[in-house]
Amino acid sequence: MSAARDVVTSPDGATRRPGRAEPYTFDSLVEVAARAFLERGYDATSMEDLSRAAGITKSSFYHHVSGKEALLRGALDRALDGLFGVLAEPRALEGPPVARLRHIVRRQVEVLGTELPYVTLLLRLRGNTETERWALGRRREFDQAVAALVREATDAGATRPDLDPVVAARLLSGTVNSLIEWYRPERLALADLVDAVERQVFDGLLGG
Amino acid sequence: MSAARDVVTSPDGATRRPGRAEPYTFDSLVEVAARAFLERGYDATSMEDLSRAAGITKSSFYHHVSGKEALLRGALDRALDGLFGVLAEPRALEGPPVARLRHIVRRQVEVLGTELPYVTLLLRLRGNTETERWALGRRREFDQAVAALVREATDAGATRPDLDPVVAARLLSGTVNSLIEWYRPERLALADLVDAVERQVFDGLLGG
DNA sequence: TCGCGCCGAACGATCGTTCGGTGGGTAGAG
DNA sequence: CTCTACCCACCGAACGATCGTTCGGCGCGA
Repeated sequence: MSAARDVVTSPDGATRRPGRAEPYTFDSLVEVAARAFLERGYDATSMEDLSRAAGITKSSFYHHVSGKEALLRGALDRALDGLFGVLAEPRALEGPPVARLRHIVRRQVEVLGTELPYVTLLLRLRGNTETERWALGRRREFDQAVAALVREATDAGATRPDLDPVVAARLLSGTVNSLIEWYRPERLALADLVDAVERQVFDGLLGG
Repeated sequence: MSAARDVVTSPDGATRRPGRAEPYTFDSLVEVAARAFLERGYDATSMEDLSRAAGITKSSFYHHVSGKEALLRGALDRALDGLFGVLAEPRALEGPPVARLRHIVRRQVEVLGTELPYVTLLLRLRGNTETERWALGRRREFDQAVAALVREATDAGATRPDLDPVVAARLLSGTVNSLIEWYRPERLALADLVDAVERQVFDGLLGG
């Protein structure tokens, strides 16, 4: 549908224009798959659907991809890389807890917006296969890192005292993650969304 | 697993004790199904899984239920009845907008807690079948009613002026709905959850 | 001539659903 | 009370459809 590179550099270093059409890289097929999974759900999307969306037959599709679960794994990798990349940023590691939390929330919203189909896939997992359980484990790591930061801010007296840090962290993550249910980049600029989420999460509907 | 009534009144009015075991009513099987859908997802749950969870064979299961989609429909009905029941309550219809919104949020959290499997099913729909699209339509009605109330509160000057009512309503619904991803009644009393959600939604992490 | 991208056809497995039959409890007639 | 006809919850087996996946071959560019 998009993102068609004109030229691809082969492993041997030479540039080429293979066959008749643009080459199907693994990543480009993961993109197609994630977009289809986003609409219909992983289980309800057949390999026939995916290959048709990619513009080739089902058997041709298998020439590029080892199987359905590999596509899922590829998409989940991309989502998790984005999220954990945020945790590794300097502003997420230095400064007072609330400032670090602010930065993580803002950047997490940005990742959700830019990697929407991939993160959506991650957040809808049910843990039915080994791959799904692995991704759920990594996602839990991320949530616990945020929860630890909320607790740190609470201990420092930076948040209101009548909030349980654990519940507060769950609600925080839930608010941010719920963006995938309705946010579409063409309807609202990502920068505006980031500001809106920060305001509402930290100061509430009524304002501070 | 539970909810086994001792006696069933037949359509003819007489009370009886059928067969050998407790009777399988449609509603009790919907409960079993919703619980299984909650764990594995609708598509990933087979009729074999459901009948085994109910303690009878697949063909016996079909003696009580017309099909898989009927189970989904039954569960979605229950979720939607609970949600729209909240909108019809007197305190949701009378008083200043913010007070009505407060009441709806509190009661919506309660419905999510008591009807957890059913509401979860509703919130995970992708719209693949006619039944799913119907339920998504009704769910949109509910969300729009809440959004209209947020706009009303904004127009009355009750919320902070720098919030877009549409985005604020989405984030509000997202926060409440995200409860299904982690809330388990045995871990946290529902009354405590209701208070925590109200505080955090209206006054934010930092407090008002 | 070789290889790679692509394709049609078919594989076994599993899906939701249907069908014919069985066994035990109930109701009604004698 | 006894006999009998019936009903209904239940079951095993199989249906067609669709799933993810595999295989052998074809055609074009290098």
